[in-house]
Amino acid sequence: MHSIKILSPSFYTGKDVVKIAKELLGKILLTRFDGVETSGRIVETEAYAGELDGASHAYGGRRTARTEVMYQEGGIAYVYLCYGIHHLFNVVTNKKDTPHAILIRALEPIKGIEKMLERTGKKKLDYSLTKGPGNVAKALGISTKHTGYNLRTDGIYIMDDGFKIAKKNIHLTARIGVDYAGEDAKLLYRFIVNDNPYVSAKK
DNA sequence: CGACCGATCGTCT
DNA sequence: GACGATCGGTCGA
Repeated sequence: MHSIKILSPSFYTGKDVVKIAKELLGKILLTRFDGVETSGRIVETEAYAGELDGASHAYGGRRTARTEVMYQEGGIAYVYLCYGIHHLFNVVTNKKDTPHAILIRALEPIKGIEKMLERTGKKKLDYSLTKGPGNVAKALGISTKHTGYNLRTDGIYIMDDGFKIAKKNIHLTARIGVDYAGEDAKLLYRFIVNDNPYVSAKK
């Protein structure tokens, strides 16, 4: 038996975003809104390394109303709307004024599957429920109104239940959908759990 | 205020 | 594997 612990603030601030993205594999993302809990184990992440990363919304120190939250101290949520439809949930990391973030791209569902089916309008559980970042946010009830939420106190939590993923089962790839980033699109900043059916795309 | 574009998804082949 | 839907964020005028 292992106790379940909410990740401490130091988890998000003391290391490079790429290392944290890898460490988030196997952790549990949980939301509790109106007393209803839904959760899943993280099986796919992507690191976005701020000002120096051509794929990041904060590339070149870009600072807008939308990206402002990324410049805060790590350990909070950055949620933005993509393609006008999909709410994408990111974990802000590093110190204040270092706008690093990690996109959570896929989960293996754990708790509240019925509620997730209701939110997504799906009839039955299949691998599409929490495959891909848009689906993850929808299933957990996360939307842009949750941007800035503290990941320890506000209803969205990332937790460690002691589950470990063997190093040999972690695979690195280039990030998805960032061709606009030029050379930076080739960076191996995406982490996936090998052969997990919830992972959003091959290679 | 108008135009362009996107860290995607679901459907169809 | 390919493609169209869809609409807020962003930026230029």
